[in-house]
Amino acid sequence: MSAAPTAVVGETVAVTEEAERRRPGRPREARADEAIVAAVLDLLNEVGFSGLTIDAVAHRAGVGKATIYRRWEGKEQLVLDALTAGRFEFVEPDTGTLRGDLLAYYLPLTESDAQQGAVGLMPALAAEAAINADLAERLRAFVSDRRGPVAAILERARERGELGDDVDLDLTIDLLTGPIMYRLYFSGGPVDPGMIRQLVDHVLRAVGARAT
Amino acid sequence: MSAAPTAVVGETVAVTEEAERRRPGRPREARADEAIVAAVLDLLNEVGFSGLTIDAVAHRAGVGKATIYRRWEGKEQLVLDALTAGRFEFVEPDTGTLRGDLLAYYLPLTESDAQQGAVGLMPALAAEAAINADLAERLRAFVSDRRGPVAAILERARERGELGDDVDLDLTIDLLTGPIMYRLYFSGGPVDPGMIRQLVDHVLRAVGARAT
Amino acid sequence: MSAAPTAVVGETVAVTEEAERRRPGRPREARADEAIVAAVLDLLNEVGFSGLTIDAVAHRAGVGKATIYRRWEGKEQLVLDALTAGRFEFVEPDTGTLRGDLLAYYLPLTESDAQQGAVGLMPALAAEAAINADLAERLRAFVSDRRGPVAAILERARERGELGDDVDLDLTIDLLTGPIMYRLYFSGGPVDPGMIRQLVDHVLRAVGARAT
Amino acid sequence: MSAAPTAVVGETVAVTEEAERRRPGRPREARADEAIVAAVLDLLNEVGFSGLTIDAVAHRAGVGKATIYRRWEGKEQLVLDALTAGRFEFVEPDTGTLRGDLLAYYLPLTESDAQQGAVGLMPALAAEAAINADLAERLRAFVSDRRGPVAAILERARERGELGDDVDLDLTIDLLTGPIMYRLYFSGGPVDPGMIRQLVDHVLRAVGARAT
DNA sequence: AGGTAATCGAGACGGTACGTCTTGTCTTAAT
DNA sequence: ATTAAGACAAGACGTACCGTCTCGATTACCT
Repeated sequence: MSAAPTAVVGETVAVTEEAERRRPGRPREARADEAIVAAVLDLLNEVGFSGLTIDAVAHRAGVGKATIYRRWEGKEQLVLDALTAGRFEFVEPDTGTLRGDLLAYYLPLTESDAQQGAVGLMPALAAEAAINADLAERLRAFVSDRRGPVAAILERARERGELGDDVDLDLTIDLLTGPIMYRLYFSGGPVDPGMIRQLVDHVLRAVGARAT
Repeated sequence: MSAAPTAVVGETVAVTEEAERRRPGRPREARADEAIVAAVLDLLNEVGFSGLTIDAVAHRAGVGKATIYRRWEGKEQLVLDALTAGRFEFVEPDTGTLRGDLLAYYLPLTESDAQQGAVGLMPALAAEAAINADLAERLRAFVSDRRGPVAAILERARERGELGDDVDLDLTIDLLTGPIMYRLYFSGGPVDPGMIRQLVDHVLRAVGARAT
Repeated sequence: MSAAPTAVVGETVAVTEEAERRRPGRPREARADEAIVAAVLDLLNEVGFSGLTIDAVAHRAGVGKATIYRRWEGKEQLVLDALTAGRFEFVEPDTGTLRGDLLAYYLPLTESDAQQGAVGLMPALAAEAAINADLAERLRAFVSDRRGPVAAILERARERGELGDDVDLDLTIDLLTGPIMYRLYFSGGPVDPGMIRQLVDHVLRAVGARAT
Repeated sequence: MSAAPTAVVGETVAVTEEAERRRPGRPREARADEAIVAAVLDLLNEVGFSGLTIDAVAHRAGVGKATIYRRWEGKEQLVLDALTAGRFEFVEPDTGTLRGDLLAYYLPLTESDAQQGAVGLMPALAAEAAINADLAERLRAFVSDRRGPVAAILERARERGELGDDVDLDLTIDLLTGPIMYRLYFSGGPVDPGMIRQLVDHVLRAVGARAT
């Protein structure tokens, strides 16, 4: 997924091979994007998603409101792009065993810091995605992005022979990620190291993983 | 969880044994509750959660805004109660086998009608719950309510000997429900009969279920 | 002309004889009118007509913007009403002679204070009146209001026999007022005691006034 | 008054005799002036003065906004110049008598076409002039321009002996023009042939004109 | 029967964010 | 240096909702 701002109406993606003919007029200020995204991330920490206003973002970024609306369609798109742009790099653990990798990947989620921001954010984005097809697609892409590391872990395991060729990797990811999100966002159930370990062990048994 | 309106501040739940001493003054109009809840459900279908306004509900229900605020604390509580009040009864299937029961319970979720309303609603409620402790608790209760039938299914299976005593029922429910919600709300992955069947089979293997 | 706020849509003037049935709902706050009008007059002095914003009026009056828009249609109507409501009482001089009365009435206009506010205001209102029939009528009424004292002066003169019955009073007023406004607003010509005296003498001669 | 665009700051009017040293760089497009002025006159008819925006003028004229701002200081100056540039030539009637000349000059004003544009325009300019000294001067010049024909009429009358040497020509013009403008812009009183005739006769008597 | 008191529908209230608009300046590449 | 195009910061616009408050009228219980 690209970190580039949402293309707005008429911004034809005519970036065809050849020339990519410069559009006439003053080009968009590249630094404005950065300033806006930085302001969004700042404000998300300070007032949360629902307390974030476009006026505040504009002021904090030293930017006119129109500059924001020229680049994004609304708060949700903006936040999603800010998150995408500012994403911390995911570690792709490599401990040598499938179980070790999965634990290394999921255990950090039990720290409250990690849960903090996401809990308020993801549901808000999902809610908006329900009535905004474009955002829905962007949200899917964002989520899909985060599936990458787990997919890599599983593929390495398959190469090592820990997983059979018949195992549905997508479903396996959902078996791991689904219960965690469900607890975080909806049921409020605990997401602690014990739960993660139990979860991983269940899933390993479900997919018939065999230690090498 | 009670379908009764949220008790508002100071409205002590002093409905203690004795007499339930009638409060002085004109009693609350019972029909207003129904009219309001009906209006909410109507409007949710028409404009969705985020498009729903208290003004519109009041007007549609032929009721003053104050009457709504006297009974509920805000949009989310109101919607949650409306959903609770208007909930269709869940069937608790009893096919004789754990696998049969689970499929009978989850397969209906693959019909688009069932997914329709929830997709926009649950994330919106979860988003609000993130900044409203009271609503969070109500949401948990609402969600927990829906876990009931599955819990009953699992307990019957345990009594039949299909499930060992050591199986964590809560985690089992999350293993089933989590991936479905995750796909519906976040990843946009398919939730169809094939996926449900695969999911149930995986979970049965994970918890070491044995057919009787 | 009434100092009452402009009637807005649907505010049927059904103040028929009988009962003047109270409209349902919370009545409009009478003090808000006063506070808003006072704020407008304050701000007109401080920033002038074109510098006046509805936000500033609302803030100064301690009132929401909607409260202003509920009562007036826009800046011009509001200012016109504020002027009307806050009008200082015109003296109706009575010196015993037509010439004395006219000088007593018009000479104060040469003081710069008197010219201050009007110069920016009247043309702005006239400009808006050109594209707003409702405002045009209100402006005419406002202007007509100010013709009153001169009309009274002329009528007294006629009773005394200083003016013939055939004199067109309206045109006479215009002969006096027109040149003054023309200089103030358009030509920038001087409006000083000498000019006023010359003007009055010319007009007296034009209408064939004879001292008694 | 010149129809040339307002000289902008620093753009010294050094177009002295001698050489008019060509300035470096691309010369200003002469046709732009015409296109802009034409666009302004078009738009004034379509949306009126207050509805006219610089963006619209630029787009209609096929010109960049900067090109307008390089030549004029703002909306009012631009409009004033557009009017000046497009002014129809005033006839300077010469009927042989003062009364005949004045009627010939003023009677055309009673046609609604003549009143159309000016009614919305002049007050708007006057309003702006109240807070813009430069525009005020330009407005005075514009108005003064229109006084020219009347001044010429009066001077010819004086040469013929119809007017005494002691008559204040400026005040006489104001006595004629003032009441007309006052009615057009503020009081909304009638400006028809009867009114004009009455006005002229009154003024002639006021200044003691004698037929030759 | 009269008094007391909380309710009712209606809608105005102060606040605040929205997304649009206009202004006058600035920045491109091209002329 | 000027051009057309259009992005820029600033900030007012008028609308929409929020949750509260204020009306007169209503509806019950309690003297």
